[in-house]
Amino acid sequence: MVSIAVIENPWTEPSVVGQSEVRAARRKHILYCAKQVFSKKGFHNASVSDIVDRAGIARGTFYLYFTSKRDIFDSLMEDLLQELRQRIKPIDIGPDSPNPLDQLKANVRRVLELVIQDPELIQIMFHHAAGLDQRSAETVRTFYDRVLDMIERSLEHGIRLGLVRPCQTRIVASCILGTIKEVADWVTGRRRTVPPLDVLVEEILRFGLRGVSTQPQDI
Amino acid sequence: MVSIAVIENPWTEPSVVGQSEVRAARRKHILYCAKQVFSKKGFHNASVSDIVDRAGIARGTFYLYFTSKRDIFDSLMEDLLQELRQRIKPIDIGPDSPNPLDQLKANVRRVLELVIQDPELIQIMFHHAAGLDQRSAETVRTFYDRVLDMIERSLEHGIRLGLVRPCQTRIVASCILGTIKEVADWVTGRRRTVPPLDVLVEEILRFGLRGVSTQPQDI
Amino acid sequence: MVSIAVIENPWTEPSVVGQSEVRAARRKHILYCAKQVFSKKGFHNASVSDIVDRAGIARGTFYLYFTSKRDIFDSLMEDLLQELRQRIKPIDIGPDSPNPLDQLKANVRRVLELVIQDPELIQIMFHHAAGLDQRSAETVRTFYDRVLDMIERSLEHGIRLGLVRPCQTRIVASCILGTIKEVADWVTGRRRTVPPLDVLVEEILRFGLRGVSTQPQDI
Amino acid sequence: MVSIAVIENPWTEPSVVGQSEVRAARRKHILYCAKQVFSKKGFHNASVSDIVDRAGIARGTFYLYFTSKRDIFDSLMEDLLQELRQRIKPIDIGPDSPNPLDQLKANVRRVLELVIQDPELIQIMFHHAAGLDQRSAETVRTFYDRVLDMIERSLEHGIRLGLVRPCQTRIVASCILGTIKEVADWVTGRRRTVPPLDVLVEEILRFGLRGVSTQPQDI
DNA sequence: CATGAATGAGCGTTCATTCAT
DNA sequence: GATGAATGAACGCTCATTCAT
Repeated sequence: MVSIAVIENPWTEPSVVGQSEVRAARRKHILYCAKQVFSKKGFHNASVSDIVDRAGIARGTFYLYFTSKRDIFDSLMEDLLQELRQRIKPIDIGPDSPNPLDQLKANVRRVLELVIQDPELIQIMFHHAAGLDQRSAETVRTFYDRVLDMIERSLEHGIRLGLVRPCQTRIVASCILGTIKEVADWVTGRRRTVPPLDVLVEEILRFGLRGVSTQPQDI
Repeated sequence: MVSIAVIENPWTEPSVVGQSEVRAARRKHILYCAKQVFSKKGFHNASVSDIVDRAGIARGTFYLYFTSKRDIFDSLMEDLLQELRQRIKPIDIGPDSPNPLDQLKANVRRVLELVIQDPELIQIMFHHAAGLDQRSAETVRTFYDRVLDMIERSLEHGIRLGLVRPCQTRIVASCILGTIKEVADWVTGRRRTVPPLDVLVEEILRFGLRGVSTQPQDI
Repeated sequence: MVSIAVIENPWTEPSVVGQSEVRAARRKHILYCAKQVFSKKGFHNASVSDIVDRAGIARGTFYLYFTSKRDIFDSLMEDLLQELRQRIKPIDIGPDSPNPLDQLKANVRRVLELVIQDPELIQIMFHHAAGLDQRSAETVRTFYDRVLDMIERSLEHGIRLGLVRPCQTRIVASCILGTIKEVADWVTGRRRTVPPLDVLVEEILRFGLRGVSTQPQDI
Repeated sequence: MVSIAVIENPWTEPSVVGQSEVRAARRKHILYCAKQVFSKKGFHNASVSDIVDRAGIARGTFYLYFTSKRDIFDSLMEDLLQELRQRIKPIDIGPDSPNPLDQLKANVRRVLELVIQDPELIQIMFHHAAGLDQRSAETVRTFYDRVLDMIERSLEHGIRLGLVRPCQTRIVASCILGTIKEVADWVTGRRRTVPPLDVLVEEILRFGLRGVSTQPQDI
């Protein structure tokens, strides 16, 4: 945003701000605009014109920052996946670690925070990235597969500890992932006012934990 | 007019019927091929050429059966939604009705049967229809909203009967819908061998029912 | 129209009417329908479907009577030109011939009678045939050139007799042809009620004759 | 935003103006080429490829200057009608005005000058515009109707002054319009050498004036 | 670096014509 | 002869990308 301020005020500290910072700022600005365009129209119905018009740049300038329309889409997705990966931390089960349930809750909360904060990106991932082409679908699928792996390993660990009822862990992992995805989609896609974050997290966790716990009545 | 009179003569009807049967069969064949093409490439990356090449017909022939590329896509989606609507029956709670749980199970089973039977169509709905354009997205969303309404009403009823724990019914309904969608996507999207239908139904139901039940340990 | 009756009543005198008569009648019927279609839409905007739909025949049947869409258009035009040629008789100036002015008047009258009787064909010739392609344009042009030749020869004859003022005969011949064409176009193209045939003939002749006569005040 | 500010800066205006001049020139060039193509082939037989090939530009470039094939045709026609309207000035009959006959002559001369100068455009109007579709036909007809109105009013005025013989003014106006149109068509359509402009104007006027004058022998 | 006019491959669609029944 | 489903060449138009300025 500093960069955007710079762009809007060319006379502000021109010597202080380096070239590459201006460049990075402009790149961010284009990404920001592209996100809105892709979110609204999808990849195919969005044109490079839509993006450059919204960004207030020339068509050629676009290609100084991104090699193709596909490139900017991939950048957007990669940023999102990166952010999601950071927010989903493996449950640490060492003796000195925080309560695993609290860690789980924090994961769900961090994910939903991003969902609420950047709904356009979530919409793009849910509705456009999977259907773009086989490579994009593969990228998304790989991400989900890693999440599924994490969930599955947690389930297996819980089963070993007697905290989770025995089950087909891959299927149940899918169920758990599905609850979060669907709520995320519901939150970002409808125009109605959504419940507070706390409530969302609470309901999702209660539903999922009871679904897998050996002691569901305690939750 | 001589010819028309002959055509209107009843003794030509068998051949006319034969014609329309051929027509219907060819239409189905084109739909079948289009389903595979759309499933693999998505709407935008699939060309009419792809469809007619696969169907072994001329480009012009396509337009004898469908008014546009969009038309055949919509036909495919409408057929799927129609089929899904038929397979999802509202839970009947009259005194002489079958066990509600059995009805619920039958619904889930019928849906998953279709998922297994026609994975391409499911892929199209999940990955391509939602992102096609606003009209298509609206159609899909409306369908899900109706399903969500059904689930929510069932939850509310269960709460009144003391069978379902009090909860934010819309959120929990989303969770339930999400479990089924995610499992459906998982089943259709991976190349690995999927568990038998019974196991899928069993696991989904157990997870979801425990998630909402006041007596989860009994499930 | 006989043909239409025959077509609509196949049981009427089937043995009396020969095959070729039925064929000729059907051909005429198709020509009749095509005339209306071409007149309204022009050659390019009219489709073979438009013609066969209006004629109540199958698409393939059309090609049993005409080799192409272009063929039926040419037939229509040839019929019109034939008819026009018959109605435009060279002025006979033999000693026993009728008054040349009466012959001239009869020519104009016969042409305008056709114009009023078959306005669609006139519209096609004026607005569509000339612009169809170079061959069609050439056909029309050749027809007009012959008419111009006739007028020019009449003018030259009149000059020799001292009845027509000396002039550039080709240009004046164009002027005379132009008066008739424009009135014909005006008559067929507007939806207002047109003056009676007699008045049209009278005004055209008076205008043209005064334009060329050495004794214009007598006309 | 820097760039936009620069663009809005006055010192860049010269180059911007230069751009638009290049643009206008190229637009004119495409119009010029399209005129030749349409004149030779007509609207339907002319393809956008024909135009861009002749203009030496890429297919896409065409659409930077015109929204459609129809658009460029309409532009051509509108330019012609505009030019014709400017060349046909209403006869001014005020006390200090030039001789009405001279004004009339000047009108005919200006029109024929355009005819000789831009024969392709005239051919397009005569042979292609009228038959293109109902909208185009209406545009042309409206133009002619206005011309007919002008002629008719002049005739009525002449009758009141005793200079023009009483007549059916609409019919006679058509005759007059017809003389000019036919001569124009004859001049542009034949490959023979045409008479000098003066002769054309002279003959048309003499023919028409004698046709309507109360004193034809004086002309 | 920024610009935006120019490019041209590629697509959806139409419709005159054919031919098996 | 009559039918009409099938054909496929041809066309108008779009838009991601390039490159001279």
